[in-house]
Amino acid sequence: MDEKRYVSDLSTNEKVLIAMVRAAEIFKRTHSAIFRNYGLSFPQYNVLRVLDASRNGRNRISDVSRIMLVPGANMTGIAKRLERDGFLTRKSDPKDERVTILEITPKGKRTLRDIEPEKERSAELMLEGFSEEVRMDLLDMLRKLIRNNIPPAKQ
Amino acid sequence: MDEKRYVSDLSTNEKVLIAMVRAAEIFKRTHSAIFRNYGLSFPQYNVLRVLDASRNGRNRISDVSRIMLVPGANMTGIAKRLERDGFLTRKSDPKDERVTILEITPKGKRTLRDIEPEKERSAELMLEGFSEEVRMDLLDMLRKLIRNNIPPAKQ
DNA sequence: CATAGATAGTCAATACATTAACTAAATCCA
DNA sequence: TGGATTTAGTTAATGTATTGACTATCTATG
Repeated sequence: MDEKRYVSDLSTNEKVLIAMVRAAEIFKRTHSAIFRNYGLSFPQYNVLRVLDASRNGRNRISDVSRIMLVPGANMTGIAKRLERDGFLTRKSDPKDERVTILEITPKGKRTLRDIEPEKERSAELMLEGFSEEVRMDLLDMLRKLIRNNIPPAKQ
Repeated sequence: MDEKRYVSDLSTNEKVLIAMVRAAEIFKRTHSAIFRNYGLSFPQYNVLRVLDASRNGRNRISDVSRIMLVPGANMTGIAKRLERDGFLTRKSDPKDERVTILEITPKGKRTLRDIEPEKERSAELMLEGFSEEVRMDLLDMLRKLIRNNIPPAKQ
C-alpha cells in the first residue's frame, strides 16, 4: 500500500455520478469510432437521426438543437460541416426569414442505413450480460435522474 | 398525433445508452456551472482532484491523463492553463528529463476545499429520491457496464 | 402604423477532444 | 557501445462546447 500514489476518497453520490460519466464516455467513444468510418462525428450522426425522424426529413435548426440539448450556437457549425459533406441541405424558410430549415439528403439517409446494424451490434455488446428486466430498471433509474434535474433551457 | 414532427423509434438498448449520455451531460453541466464560479472547468477541476489525492500533491502528467482517461495530448493544454491561473506548477523531473511533474498549489488546494460543500449538495440533489440501496444498485450496474467495455488504451 | 421586445441564427473568443506527426530522452540488446 | 525501439510530452489540425455580442426578422401593443 505504500506504493499507492493515488488514493480515491469519494462519497457514494460522487461514485455513482463519476461512474455514469465514465460509462457515457465509453459509449460515446465506441460509437464515435463506428460513425467515423462513415465520415460522421457523434453529434453529426445525431443531427441526421433527428432529421430522419422528422416529417419529410426536415426540421428547423433551432428545433434540432432543442431536441439534442445543444446550444444553438453549436448547431451552426455542425450543420455547415454536414452541408459541406453532402449529408444535408440548408435553406431559409420563406414563411419566416429568420428560420433555417435543415433537410437530410439521400446520401445522409443511406449513411444512416449503413451504420444501423453495426451500431445495434455495438449497443447490444455494451449491455451484454444485462437481462431485459435489468435494462428496463437501469432505464427507469436514469430517466428518474433526468427528470430530477431538468436542464435549464439555455439558448 | 398529426402534429408530431419528431418521432422517436429506438431499441431498448439505445434508449438506455442515450438516457445515460443525457444524465451524464446534465451532471457535467450542473457541476461545470459550480466550478466556473471558482475559475475552473470540469476537466481542470478533475486534474486538481487527482493531484490533491496524489502523494505530496504531485504526479506525472502522463499518470494524471491515464487516471482521467484523457488522451495525453489533451493534458498539455489543460495543465498549461491551470499553471497560468496559479492552480498548479509544472516542472521537469530531474531523474527522467522526459517527465513533467504537476504539483497542486496552495491556491489549488484552497479552491478544492471551497468547492467541496457546494459540490456535495449538488450531487445529493441529483440523486434525491434514490434510496441508499438503489444508489448502490445503480453504481453496480454502471460499474458492470464499464467492466464490460474496457476502453482501448489510447496514448 | 410604429416601435419595443422577443425570436432565430450567426460570429467571435476560449477551452476541450482527438488524431497524427514530431522531438527528446531513456532503454534494450546485438 | 551504438543503433533500434520505446516512452513522455508537445505541436498542429480539425471538430465540438459554451458564453456573449450581434444582425435580421417577426410579433405585440399602444
